[in-house]
Amino acid sequence: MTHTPDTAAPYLAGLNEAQREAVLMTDGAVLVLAGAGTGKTRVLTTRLAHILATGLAWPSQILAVTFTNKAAREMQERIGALVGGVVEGMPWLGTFHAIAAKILRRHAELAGLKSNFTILDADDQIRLIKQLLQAEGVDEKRWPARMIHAQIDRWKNKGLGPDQVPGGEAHDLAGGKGLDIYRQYQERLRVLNAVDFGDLLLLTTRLFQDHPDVLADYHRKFRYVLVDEYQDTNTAQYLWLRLLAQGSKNICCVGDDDQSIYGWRGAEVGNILRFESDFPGAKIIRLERNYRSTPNILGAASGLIATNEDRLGKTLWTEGDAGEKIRVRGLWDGEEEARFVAEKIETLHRQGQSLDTMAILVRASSQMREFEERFVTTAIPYRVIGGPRFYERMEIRDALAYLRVIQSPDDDLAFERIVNKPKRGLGDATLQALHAAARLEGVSLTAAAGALVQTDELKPRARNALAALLDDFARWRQAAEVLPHPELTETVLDESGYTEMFQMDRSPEAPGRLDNLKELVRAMEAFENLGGFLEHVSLVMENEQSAEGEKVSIMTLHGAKGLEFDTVFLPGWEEGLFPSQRTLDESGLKGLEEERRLAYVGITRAKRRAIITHASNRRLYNQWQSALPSRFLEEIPDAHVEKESAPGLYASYSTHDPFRGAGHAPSTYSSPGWARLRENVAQGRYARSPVVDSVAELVATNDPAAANAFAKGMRVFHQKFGYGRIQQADGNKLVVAFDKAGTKKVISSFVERA
DNA sequence: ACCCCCCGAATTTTT
DNA sequence: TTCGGGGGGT
Repeated sequence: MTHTPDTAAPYLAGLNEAQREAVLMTDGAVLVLAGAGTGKTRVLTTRLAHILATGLAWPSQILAVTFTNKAAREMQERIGALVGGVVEGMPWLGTFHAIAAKILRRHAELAGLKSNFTILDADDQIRLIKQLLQAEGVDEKRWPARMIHAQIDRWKNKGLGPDQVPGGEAHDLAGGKGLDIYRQYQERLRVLNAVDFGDLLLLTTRLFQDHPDVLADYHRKFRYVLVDEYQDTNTAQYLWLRLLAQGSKNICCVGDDDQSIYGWRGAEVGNILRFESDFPGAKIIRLERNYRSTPNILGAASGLIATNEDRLGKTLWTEGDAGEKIRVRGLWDGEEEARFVAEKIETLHRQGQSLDTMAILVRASSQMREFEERFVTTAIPYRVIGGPRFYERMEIRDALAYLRVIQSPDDDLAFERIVNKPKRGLGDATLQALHAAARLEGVSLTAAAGALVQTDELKPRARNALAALLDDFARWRQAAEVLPHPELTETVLDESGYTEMFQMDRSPEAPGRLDNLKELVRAMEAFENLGGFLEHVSLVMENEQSAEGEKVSIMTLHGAKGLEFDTVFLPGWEEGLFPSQRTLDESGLKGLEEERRLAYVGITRAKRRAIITHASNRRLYNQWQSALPSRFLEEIPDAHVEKESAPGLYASYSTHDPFRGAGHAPSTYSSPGWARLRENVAQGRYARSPVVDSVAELVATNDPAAANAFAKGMRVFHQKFGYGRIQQADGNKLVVAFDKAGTKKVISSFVERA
């Protein structure tokens, strides 16, 4: 199979010209700018199939990197279908992290690790950092471990080790101790023979740099490099990739700058923009023909994204019937929004549309609950995609911790996690002693425990309990030699008393936890051995969902990337929620543009129908917040939109005042929602959001809600602090001198006029 | 060592 | 509203 590329090959059939070019241009660097729905995955898989079919490379000579596990799986399947049974599988197709882990295990010693190193998840990492913060006496209230963790993660995403962090950057973190914590954290990881996600990239990159011979091996090996979702690569991944691609220089990156939505995680759109300068002579191919959506949907999405300044610019086009316009609907509150969506779904379903073809795409997972509740009461089957993850559940992590200690006795974090779960009388004091002993001897907790039970350091009770636990572990390790790992797990959960703990537990969630443990054992059966399973867990962190029966999908916009649905519901298009206020505060215009790309991703998921909703009021915690329709709605060209909203609900910046006309109001104003609002206003319970405040001047000033605004000198009442007088008012931030409680800074939504 | 209650903070997005 | 952490009581 060494003949020249046959342009009549069956797998090329049906590709358009640009797609074909992207498939056939195998030599050198190629950047494929693939708009939404332009057949990106098809091009990628066909290109791989082509390389294999023409004998340009063996499966093992192709490095194919994806961003998610899902994408990797899908690509594997589609190549299998294209090339047939010839390809057993591509050993180097996977996520950045999975491939880096594989390489790192091969050369662990060169990176100062043992090849059975553990990959810590976020939870372990945060617990470790928390310990360091405590040891350093850092105030955990001011500098929560998660915050330090996030910063370390950001550094790692940029490819920065502790010694490379620019001086000023860490200055104010953790009271000046930020960098020190980072350094200690790395040391601890090394001692624990563990790495975190960032290390997988960082350490392999350093490995390549320090050992050119190793790098040369991989250069020889990888004749072709393919990268999916290139716009989502961060600096660390970019450096890693560039090193590897320098060998063959045959690198093909596929991406879409308009769909870059992971900037908050360190993704650098710049990587896509500077592709040409990194790989001189690079070819750029644009895929602009959209096969997914109707012209109306595409027009709406294109119009919206055109507002962004920072983009390469593409002109997507599609053929066929204009299709339905995008529908925009304003609702009273989140509850009504959920009811509206549920009704629409039922209608469509009655008309014969499968629930599988419908999806609700939300900005934040907290929005999901309202829909779930509604679907439960109306008996609409649904599935939540990317919700709380199976392997992150407490009971699963506990069970895994037992297995980890069996597998690697040095895994201190795992040991610590289960040493007193279930309760064995090994509390804080014992753990302190163990830590002290371990540190003194420079050994692991398990080893320290082994030594300590030989002495009288511990109280008899604790000593016996600890000795019993160590005996258990010794026995389980022996059992692990002969027992298949699912059975081993059952034995361990049983003998440790862990299962029993939940059997005795009368709380409502206990049965579910037991089910999850059973599911864990079942999931393990698909793996060769315990080690393989644990590796899977740490890299994949997700469990296959049984997809039986048709269901509506609920997921975040981020989770929806790469998917498509006939009908897409896009709820919560309100200022503050979408675009997210927090993103705006943190990242300004850059953040806004990323939010807009997220909106673009959302709309372009729809094949035939997109329905956007926004609510005027949302309950957040226990507070009612009013909200304006998202600015994104105004950015969608009118020609592609049909506004179904009731007047007043959509009239965002108009001077129309719903309250003034209440007496002779259109029917909407007599709905229960409006009545409730009037009630709330009358009671002074109506909290106003900062967004509303900022446009307050634009709106009629005789709005009763506006009369509720706060100003210096006003008397107010606060649930906790009682009565007081406003000393200072700055937007929604007030300084109030309370009669009893003294002067406090409060948020206006927590006080009412006295 | 364990339990319970009170308090405060929190809600993006995830390999 | 829910969660987790800390403090105090047993």
